[in-house]
Amino acid sequence: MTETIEQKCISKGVKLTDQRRIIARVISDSKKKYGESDHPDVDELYNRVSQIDAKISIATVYRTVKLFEEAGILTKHDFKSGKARYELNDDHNHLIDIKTGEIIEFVDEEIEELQKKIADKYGYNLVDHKLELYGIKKK
Amino acid sequence: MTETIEQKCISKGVKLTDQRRIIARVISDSKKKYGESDHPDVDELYNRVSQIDAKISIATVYRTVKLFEEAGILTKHDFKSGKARYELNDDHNHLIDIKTGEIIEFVDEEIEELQKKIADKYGYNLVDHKLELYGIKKK
DNA sequence: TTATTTGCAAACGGTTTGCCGATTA
DNA sequence: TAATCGGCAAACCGTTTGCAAATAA
Repeated sequence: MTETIEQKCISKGVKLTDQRRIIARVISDSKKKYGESDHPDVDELYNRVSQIDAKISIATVYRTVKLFEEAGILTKHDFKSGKARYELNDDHNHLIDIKTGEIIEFVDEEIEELQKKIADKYGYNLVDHKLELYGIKKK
Repeated sequence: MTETIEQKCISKGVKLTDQRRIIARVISDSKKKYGESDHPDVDELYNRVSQIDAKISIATVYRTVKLFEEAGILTKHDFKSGKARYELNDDHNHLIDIKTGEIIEFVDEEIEELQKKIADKYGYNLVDHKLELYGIKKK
């Protein structure tokens, strides 16, 4: 397994508190408990965190995910739904079922390559990218 | 030139009012007046609309862009900036300069094809997609 | 000890909505 | 005329923030 969130915090100089450790654990456990394509929003994280320590406030959850995002630990997604959703920083794309909201993650080398090539063509170095496909399940 | 917004409204059964006509015109004129990569947010649209008719309220602008979006006339973008931005519905992608915020539009047949292929591979028909590249200008 | 963090509640900013008079088809 | 729309201001909702007490290093 790769570095834990706690290890990443230490190596990035992010101070650890009980609250942050709990939030980190909830995020790390998310995929195990809720399936591969779990992308909780802050409310949902707050619910899960509350079950471990009911005294943690939602403001702390907001502050923590922002902190983790800035430290490059989490990735924030907006999709088409109003609220921001978070997941561990990892380089993949999303295929979203517009009927059910189900999210499928995928990586495709060919697309990664093409993206770099396109940025290059316009005189840019690619530093980030976002690809979302919206689809309807075939019968 | 292709259909105007007004023509699209008529063919989609969207009732036309003075306010909507003005908003439509402002959007149509956007690229001409403000450059190829103009993606105004609602505030900015409201400013431009106000110069033509100061009595149009921002609520109407909100209602109208939403209406146009639902009619498939406009596309809403979120990028990384809090507020929603709009542009005429057209099938292209965005390359965003993370230093300056400049937006470059591009289309790439190869990427379009790949996207369809990927959706297909997971058993989906592609109905929409979003590709954003974030880059830094090369020296 | 000193800087940072947390919880609380209030503020914020973009967006939506209820009401009711005005306008469209 | 019937149905829809627009202006206003208030409500909404996700997110941020000021403050004072609590805590990490």
